[in-house]
Amino acid sequence: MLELTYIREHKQDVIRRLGIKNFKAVHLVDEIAQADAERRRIQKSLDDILAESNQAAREIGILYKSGRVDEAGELKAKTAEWKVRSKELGEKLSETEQRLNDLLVQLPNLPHPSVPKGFSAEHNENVYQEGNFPQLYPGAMPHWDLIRKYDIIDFELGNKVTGAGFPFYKGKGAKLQRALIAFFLDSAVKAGYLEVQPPLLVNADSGYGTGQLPDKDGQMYVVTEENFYLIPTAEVPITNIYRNVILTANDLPVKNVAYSSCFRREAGSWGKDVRGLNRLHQFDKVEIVQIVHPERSYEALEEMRTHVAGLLHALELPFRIMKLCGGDLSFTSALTYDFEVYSAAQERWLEVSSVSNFESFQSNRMKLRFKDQDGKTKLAHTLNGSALALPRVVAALLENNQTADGIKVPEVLAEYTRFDMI
RNA sequence: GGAGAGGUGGCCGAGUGGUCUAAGGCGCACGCCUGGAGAGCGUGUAUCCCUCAAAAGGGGAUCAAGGGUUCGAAUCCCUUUCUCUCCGCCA
Repeated sequence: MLELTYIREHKQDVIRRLGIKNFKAVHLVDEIAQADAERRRIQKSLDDILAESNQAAREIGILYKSGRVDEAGELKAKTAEWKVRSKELGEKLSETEQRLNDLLVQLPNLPHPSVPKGFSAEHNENVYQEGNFPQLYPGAMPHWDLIRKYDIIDFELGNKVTGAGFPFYKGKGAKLQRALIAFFLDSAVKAGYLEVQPPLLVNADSGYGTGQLPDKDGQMYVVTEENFYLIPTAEVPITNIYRNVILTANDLPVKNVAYSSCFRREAGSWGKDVRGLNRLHQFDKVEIVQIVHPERSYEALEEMRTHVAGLLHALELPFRIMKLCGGDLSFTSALTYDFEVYSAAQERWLEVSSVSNFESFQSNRMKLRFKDQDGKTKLAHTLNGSALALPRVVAALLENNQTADGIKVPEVLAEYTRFDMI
């Protein structure tokens, strides 16, 4: 969430910049300002009363010790009123705090000044593109047919055992998955990331920390018995490692990489464009996370962008990088690059990675801070990106590399798969 | 899952209702001392909120978390949670 002091001092700026995200903030910002003022007013009264009663309690103690019981009794009688009053104020305070917080979490992050205006994906800005669209041989087919032909991914089996969107990977299909994961992890470790294996289920606090809750509640699978959430991305457990943590300036930058399965309900988004591997309820992803000094977060964003581009380049896939426009930018992000690979048989661009700078939006909610050189405690900036999500990369690899004699495995992967044709 | 013992500052650890404004130690920072280092000596060493133009100062909150008893709670009571030991189950 946004920092309250920033909203307090830059109301107009907040409203204007959220306008770029097509978010009408006028009313909300006003309500926040009111709740904030009220909260401070109540706290002042409460603190004053508590100061008085603390003073009286100390005096009573001294009176008892010196045997002046009558005087102590008189003073005690006086405290009764303060007690009632402070209880009232305490309740009002937490109520107002709760209201203020409920309002604050409704405000999206401010977009970076370079974010283009726009309402949807068509207004995203293509900032980089490489590779040629492959010329497919006459019998070429989309990946949902290829996986059947070579019997490497089985959706029917997934339907039987679980349901739609939970496929089985078999034989070379399973090995291809393993190879991609290993390649992605190794690349990140080479780039200085610490490899971490996170839990796949998290508690509600973690969901709030990274912003999945409350706004994307319906997108996560819930284990109701324990009130756990299945992670939609490794970003959630990894970033939450640092919830309520104060790092030192020397700890920065923190660079973590994690492979995990990801679980998404994708409620309401099922349709014709999501056949095969294009959209799944369970999929695999390698995620990179950085926690950096606020002054260096855009540098880190570019570094991550270069890293992800390097992976796609190594896989020899044609891809482009889109800078998201205001309307397409997520609730929590200040600046996002989407990576899209070209899937030749579908003749479509498929999003395989999203690299974002959240600035202090996540860290404010999570209380992720660091002690700077000047001795002050400040909010760190957080960033993350997929490096990469597997299913659509697999879809593109299968479609783009198909030949009459089978599917070619890119050279970098063959080291891991130990086969070069499917 | 059952039984028991616990959770105190960056760490160890004292503290069973009133200067706890949390002893003492370790660590860390700075200063003195030293040719230099160490030892020694001294000083400092959390977070959040309010007040203040700012700084200083002042006030409030925090001893796992939440609630309660009391004029007053680290200390007493309740709930939750986590850790450890033993038993059970188990990849």
